[in-house]
Amino acid sequence: MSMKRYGWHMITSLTVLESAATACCSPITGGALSAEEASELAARFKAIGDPTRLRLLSLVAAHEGGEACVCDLNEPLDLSQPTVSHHLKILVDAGLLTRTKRGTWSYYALVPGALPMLAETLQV
Amino acid sequence: MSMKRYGWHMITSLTVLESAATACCSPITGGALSAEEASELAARFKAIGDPTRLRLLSLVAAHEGGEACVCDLNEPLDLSQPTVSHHLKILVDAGLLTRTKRGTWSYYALVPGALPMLAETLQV
DNA sequence: CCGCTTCATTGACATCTGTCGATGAAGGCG
DNA sequence: CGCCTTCATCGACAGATGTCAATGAAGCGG
Repeated sequence: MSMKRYGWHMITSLTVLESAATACCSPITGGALSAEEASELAARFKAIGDPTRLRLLSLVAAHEGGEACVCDLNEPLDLSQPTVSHHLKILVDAGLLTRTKRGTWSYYALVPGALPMLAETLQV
Repeated sequence: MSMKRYGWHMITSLTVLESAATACCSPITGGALSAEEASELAARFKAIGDPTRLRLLSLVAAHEGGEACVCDLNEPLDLSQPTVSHHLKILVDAGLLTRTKRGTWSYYALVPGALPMLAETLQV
Protein backbone atom coordinates (compact mmCIF):
# COMPACT_ATOMS: atom_id res chain seq x y z
CA MET A 1 0.00 0.00 0.00
CA SER A 2 2.69 2.56 0.91
CA MET A 3 5.46 1.90 -1.56
CA LYS A 4 7.42 4.20 -3.81
CA ARG A 5 5.75 4.56 -7.18
CA TYR A 6 7.99 5.32 -10.10
CA GLY A 7 9.04 3.85 -13.39
CA TRP A 8 7.25 4.71 -16.57
CA HIS A 9 5.49 2.88 -19.33
CA MET A 10 2.80 4.35 -21.53
CA ILE A 11 -0.05 2.12 -22.58
CA THR A 12 -2.73 4.51 -23.67
CA SER A 13 -4.97 2.59 -25.98
CA LEU A 14 -5.50 3.97 -29.45
CA THR A 15 -8.96 2.57 -29.85
CA VAL A 16 -9.94 4.60 -26.83
CA LEU A 17 -9.01 7.90 -28.41
CA GLU A 18 -10.61 6.85 -31.64
CA SER A 19 -13.95 6.04 -30.11
CA ALA A 20 -13.80 9.19 -28.00
CA ALA A 21 -13.46 11.19 -31.20
CA THR A 22 -16.52 9.65 -32.80
CA ALA A 23 -18.64 10.45 -29.76
CA CYS A 24 -19.55 13.86 -31.18
CA CYS A 25 -22.22 15.54 -31.38
CA SER A 26 -25.80 15.27 -32.60
CA PRO A 27 -28.23 15.92 -29.76
CA ILE A 28 -30.78 13.16 -29.48
CA THR A 29 -33.64 15.61 -29.59
CA GLY A 30 -32.46 17.05 -32.93
CA GLY A 31 -34.32 14.71 -35.23
CA ALA A 32 -34.80 10.96 -35.23
CA LEU A 33 -31.69 8.94 -34.45
CA SER A 34 -30.48 6.31 -36.89
CA ALA A 35 -29.97 2.80 -35.61
CA GLU A 36 -26.18 3.17 -35.66
CA GLU A 37 -26.12 6.55 -33.97
CA ALA A 38 -28.39 5.15 -31.30
CA SER A 39 -26.18 2.12 -30.80
CA GLU A 40 -23.00 4.15 -30.40
CA LEU A 41 -24.56 6.57 -27.98
CA ALA A 42 -26.36 3.88 -26.04
CA ALA A 43 -23.11 1.99 -25.55
CA ARG A 44 -21.63 5.02 -23.79
CA PHE A 45 -24.68 5.61 -21.65
CA LYS A 46 -24.80 1.95 -20.77
CA ALA A 47 -21.22 2.24 -19.55
CA ILE A 48 -22.25 4.89 -17.03
CA GLY A 49 -25.56 3.19 -16.32
CA ASP A 50 -24.15 1.28 -13.40
CA PRO A 51 -23.69 2.55 -9.83
CA THR A 52 -20.24 1.06 -9.44
CA ARG A 53 -18.94 2.58 -12.64
CA LEU A 54 -20.44 5.95 -11.80
CA ARG A 55 -18.68 5.86 -8.46
CA LEU A 56 -15.47 4.82 -10.15
CA LEU A 57 -15.63 7.85 -12.41
CA SER A 58 -16.24 10.17 -9.49
CA LEU A 59 -13.50 8.55 -7.41
CA VAL A 60 -11.00 8.92 -10.22
CA ALA A 61 -12.01 12.52 -10.82
CA ALA A 62 -11.83 13.37 -7.14
CA HIS A 63 -8.48 11.68 -6.61
CA GLU A 64 -5.32 13.73 -6.32
CA GLY A 65 -3.85 14.49 -9.72
CA GLY A 66 -7.03 13.33 -11.43
CA GLU A 67 -5.75 9.77 -11.56
CA ALA A 68 -5.99 6.73 -9.35
CA CYS A 69 -4.70 3.19 -9.32
CA VAL A 70 -6.83 0.11 -8.76
CA CYS A 71 -5.71 -0.19 -5.15
CA ASP A 72 -7.05 3.32 -4.50
CA LEU A 73 -10.45 2.34 -5.88
CA ASN A 74 -10.74 -1.13 -4.47
CA GLU A 75 -11.48 -0.39 -0.83
CA PRO A 76 -14.01 2.44 -0.94
CA LEU A 77 -16.18 0.33 -3.24
CA ASP A 78 -16.09 -2.82 -1.13
CA LEU A 79 -15.88 -5.01 -4.18
CA SER A 80 -13.33 -7.60 -5.17
CA GLN A 81 -10.32 -6.48 -7.17
CA PRO A 82 -11.28 -8.46 -10.30
CA THR A 83 -14.70 -6.83 -10.26
CA VAL A 84 -13.18 -3.37 -10.06
CA SER A 85 -10.77 -4.18 -12.88
CA HIS A 86 -13.70 -5.46 -14.90
CA HIS A 87 -15.63 -2.21 -14.53
CA LEU A 88 -12.55 -0.14 -15.25
CA LYS A 89 -12.06 -2.02 -18.48
CA ILE A 90 -15.61 -1.26 -19.51
CA LEU A 91 -15.06 2.43 -18.85
CA VAL A 92 -11.80 2.39 -20.80
CA ASP A 93 -13.44 0.59 -23.72
CA ALA A 94 -16.22 3.18 -23.69
CA GLY A 95 -13.65 5.94 -24.11
CA LEU A 96 -14.33 7.48 -20.73
CA LEU A 97 -11.13 6.53 -18.90
CA THR A 98 -7.49 6.19 -19.91
CA ARG A 99 -5.21 3.58 -18.47
CA THR A 100 -1.52 4.35 -17.97
CA LYS A 101 0.85 1.76 -16.60
CA ARG A 102 3.75 3.00 -14.48
CA GLY A 103 5.79 0.26 -12.92
CA THR A 104 3.55 -2.12 -11.09
CA TRP A 105 0.60 0.27 -10.97
CA SER A 106 -2.12 1.03 -13.48
CA TYR A 107 -3.35 4.59 -13.27
CA TYR A 108 -6.76 5.53 -14.52
CA ALA A 109 -7.84 9.06 -15.46
CA LEU A 110 -10.83 10.70 -17.13
CA VAL A 111 -10.59 11.19 -20.89
CA PRO A 112 -10.69 14.97 -21.16
CA GLY A 113 -13.97 16.17 -22.58
CA ALA A 114 -15.53 12.76 -22.90
CA LEU A 115 -18.25 13.27 -20.30
CA PRO A 116 -19.13 16.82 -21.42
CA MET A 117 -19.41 15.59 -24.99
CA LEU A 118 -21.85 12.97 -23.81
CA ALA A 119 -23.69 15.65 -21.87
CA GLU A 120 -24.19 17.70 -25.04
CA THR A 121 -26.15 14.95 -26.68
CA LEU A 122 -28.73 15.36 -23.91
CA GLN A 123 -29.17 19.11 -24.28
CA VAL A 124 -32.36 20.44 -25.82
CA MET B 1 -54.27 4.21 -38.19
CA SER B 2 -56.21 7.20 -39.58
CA MET B 3 -59.00 7.70 -37.07
CA LYS B 4 -60.20 10.75 -35.25
CA ARG B 5 -58.40 11.17 -31.96
CA TYR B 6 -60.24 12.99 -29.24
CA GLY B 7 -61.52 12.48 -25.76
CA TRP B 8 -59.44 13.30 -22.73
CA HIS B 9 -58.17 11.53 -19.71
CA MET B 10 -55.09 12.55 -17.76
CA ILE B 11 -52.95 9.80 -16.35
CA THR B 12 -49.69 11.54 -15.58
CA SER B 13 -47.99 9.50 -12.90
CA LEU B 14 -47.03 11.28 -9.72
CA THR B 15 -44.05 9.09 -8.99
CA VAL B 16 -42.66 10.21 -12.30
CA LEU B 17 -42.66 13.86 -11.38
CA GLU B 18 -41.29 13.04 -7.97
CA SER B 19 -38.35 11.13 -9.26
CA ALA B 20 -37.73 13.77 -11.89
CA ALA B 21 -37.45 16.33 -9.13
CA THR B 22 -34.91 14.33 -7.17
CA ALA B 23 -32.73 13.96 -10.23
CA CYS B 24 -30.96 17.21 -9.42
CA CYS B 25 -27.93 18.14 -9.39
CA SER B 26 -24.55 17.12 -8.05
CA PRO B 27 -22.12 16.64 -10.94
CA ILE B 28 -20.41 13.29 -10.71
CA THR B 29 -16.99 14.91 -10.92
CA GLY B 30 -17.68 17.11 -7.89
CA GLY B 31 -16.47 14.77 -5.19
CA ALA B 32 -16.98 11.08 -4.57
CA LEU B 33 -20.52 9.83 -5.11
CA SER B 34 -22.33 8.03 -2.31
CA ALA B 35 -23.79 4.63 -3.01
CA GLU B 36 -27.34 5.98 -3.12
CA GLU B 37 -26.55 8.96 -5.33
CA ALA B 38 -24.77 6.59 -7.68
CA SER B 39 -27.72 4.21 -7.75
CA GLU B 40 -30.25 6.90 -8.54
CA LEU B 41 -28.16 8.41 -11.28
CA ALA B 42 -27.16 5.06 -12.72
CA ALA B 43 -30.81 4.05 -12.98
CA ARG B 44 -31.47 7.04 -15.23
CA PHE B 45 -28.43 6.47 -17.37
CA LYS B 46 -29.29 2.81 -17.66
CA ALA B 47 -32.69 3.84 -18.98
CA ILE B 48 -31.06 5.68 -21.87
CA GLY B 49 -28.30 3.09 -22.23
CA ASP B 50 -30.27 1.17 -24.82
CA PRO B 51 -30.44 1.93 -28.55
CA THR B 52 -34.17 1.36 -28.77
CA ARG B 53 -34.97 3.67 -25.88
CA LEU B 54 -32.65 6.34 -27.23
CA ARG B 55 -34.46 6.18 -30.55
CA LEU B 56 -37.80 6.30 -28.76
CA LEU B 57 -36.79 9.51 -27.03
CA SER B 58 -35.66 11.08 -30.28
CA LEU B 59 -38.77 9.93 -32.11
CA VAL B 60 -41.04 11.39 -29.46
CA ALA B 61 -39.08 14.64 -29.42
CA ALA B 62 -39.14 14.90 -33.19
CA HIS B 63 -42.83 14.07 -33.51
CA GLU B 64 -45.34 16.81 -34.18
CA GLY B 65 -46.46 18.45 -30.99
CA GLY B 66 -43.66 16.76 -29.05
CA GLU B 67 -45.83 13.78 -28.37
CA ALA B 68 -46.46 10.46 -30.04
CA CYS B 69 -48.62 7.41 -29.51
CA VAL B 70 -47.38 3.84 -29.56
CA CYS B 71 -48.64 3.26 -33.07
CA ASP B 72 -46.45 6.14 -34.25
CA LEU B 73 -43.40 4.55 -32.69
CA ASN B 74 -44.05 0.95 -33.52
CA GLU B 75 -43.23 0.90 -37.20
CA PRO B 76 -40.04 2.94 -37.49
CA LEU B 77 -38.44 0.74 -34.85
CA ASP B 78 -39.39 -2.57 -36.43
CA LEU B 79 -40.11 -4.12 -33.06
CA SER B 80 -43.23 -5.76 -31.71
CA GLN B 81 -45.80 -3.61 -29.97
CA PRO B 82 -45.28 -5.25 -26.56
CA THR B 83 -41.57 -4.58 -26.80
CA VAL B 84 -42.13 -0.92 -27.58
CA SER B 85 -44.58 -0.61 -24.71
CA HIS B 86 -42.05 -2.26 -22.45
CA HIS B 87 -39.36 0.27 -23.33
CA LEU B 88 -41.77 3.16 -22.99
CA LYS B 89 -42.66 2.01 -19.52
CA ILE B 90 -39.00 1.98 -18.55
CA LEU B 91 -38.59 5.53 -19.82
CA VAL B 92 -41.71 6.66 -17.93
CA ASP B 93 -40.52 4.98 -14.74
CA ALA B 94 -37.17 6.70 -15.13
CA GLY B 95 -38.93 10.07 -15.22
CA LEU B 96 -37.94 10.83 -18.79
CA LEU B 97 -41.33 10.46 -20.49
CA THR B 98 -44.90 11.23 -19.51
CA ARG B 99 -47.83 9.13 -20.57
CA THR B 100 -51.19 10.74 -21.25
CA LYS B 101 -54.18 8.66 -22.21
CA ARG B 102 -56.71 10.25 -24.58
CA GLY B 103 -59.43 7.92 -25.72
CA THR B 104 -57.91 4.77 -27.08
CA TRP B 105 -54.47 6.26 -27.51
CA SER B 106 -51.59 6.70 -25.12
CA TYR B 107 -49.48 9.74 -25.89
CA TYR B 108 -45.90 9.96 -24.75
CA ALA B 109 -43.91 13.18 -24.35
CA LEU B 110 -40.56 14.23 -22.92
CA VAL B 111 -40.58 15.35 -19.30
CA PRO B 112 -39.47 18.98 -19.64
CA GLY B 113 -35.95 19.48 -18.38
CA ALA B 114 -35.33 15.86 -17.47
CA LEU B 115 -32.65 15.22 -20.06
CA PRO B 116 -30.83 18.55 -19.52
CA MET B 117 -30.81 17.88 -15.79
CA LEU B 118 -29.18 14.56 -16.48
CA ALA B 119 -26.73 16.31 -18.77
CA GLU B 120 -25.64 18.63 -15.98
CA THR B 121 -24.45 15.77 -13.87
CA LEU B 122 -21.90 15.03 -16.61
CA GLN B 123 -20.49 18.55 -16.81
CA VAL B 124 -17.02 19.20 -15.45
C1' DC C 1 16.77 -15.87 -7.80
C1' DC C 2 12.83 -15.94 -4.91
C1' DG C 3 9.07 -13.91 -2.94
C1' DC C 4 5.90 -10.03 -2.70
C1' DT C 5 2.73 -6.65 -4.58
C1' DT C 6 -0.31 -4.98 -8.22
C1' DC C 7 -3.36 -5.92 -11.53
C1' DA C 8 -5.62 -8.44 -15.70
C1' DT C 9 -7.77 -12.55 -17.33
C1' DT C 10 -10.35 -16.75 -16.94
C1' DG C 11 -14.21 -19.66 -15.70
C1' DA C 12 -18.35 -20.21 -13.25
C1' DC C 13 -22.72 -18.82 -11.67
C1' DA C 14 -26.96 -16.37 -10.46
C1' DT C 15 -29.53 -12.60 -11.90
C1' DC C 16 -31.13 -9.10 -15.03
C1' DT C 17 -32.73 -7.75 -19.62
C1' DG C 18 -34.61 -7.53 -24.33
C1' DT C 19 -37.62 -9.82 -27.13
C1' DC C 20 -41.73 -12.16 -28.62
C1' DG C 21 -46.54 -14.38 -28.84
C1' DA C 22 -50.69 -14.67 -26.33
C1' DT C 23 -53.98 -12.61 -23.59
C1' DG C 24 -56.78 -9.06 -21.56
C1' DA C 25 -58.70 -4.38 -20.66
C1' DA C 26 -60.82 -0.28 -22.48
C1' DG C 27 -62.65 2.83 -25.72
C1' DG C 28 -65.01 3.78 -30.29
C1' DC C 29 -68.16 2.48 -34.20
C1' DG C 30 -71.94 0.42 -36.51
C1' DC D 1 -74.61 -5.60 -28.35
C1' DG D 2 -70.65 -7.23 -31.09
C1' DC D 3 -66.56 -6.17 -33.37
C1' DC D 4 -62.39 -3.66 -34.14
C1' DT D 5 -58.45 -0.83 -32.73
C1' DT D 6 -55.05 0.53 -29.32
C1' DC D 7 -52.28 -0.61 -25.83
C1' DA D 8 -50.63 -2.86 -21.31
C1' DT D 9 -49.54 -7.03 -18.98
C1' DC D 10 -48.14 -11.87 -18.64
C1' DG D 11 -45.24 -15.90 -19.37
C1' DA D 12 -41.42 -17.72 -21.57
C1' DC D 13 -36.80 -17.85 -23.16
C1' DA D 14 -32.18 -16.84 -24.99
C1' DG D 15 -28.50 -13.89 -24.20
C1' DA D 16 -26.13 -10.23 -21.58
C1' DT D 17 -24.30 -8.66 -17.13
C1' DG D 18 -22.30 -8.25 -12.36
C1' DT D 19 -19.90 -10.76 -9.16
C1' DC D 20 -16.42 -13.77 -7.17
C1' DA D 21 -12.38 -17.20 -6.44
C1' DA D 22 -8.57 -18.89 -8.79
C1' DT D 23 -4.93 -18.19 -11.77
C1' DG D 24 -1.43 -15.83 -14.40
C1' DA D 25 1.67 -11.97 -15.89
C1' DA D 26 4.83 -8.35 -14.77
C1' DG D 27 7.58 -5.31 -12.03
C1' DC D 28 10.20 -4.51 -7.64
C1' DG D 29 13.16 -5.61 -3.66
C1' DG D 30 16.11 -8.34 -0.88
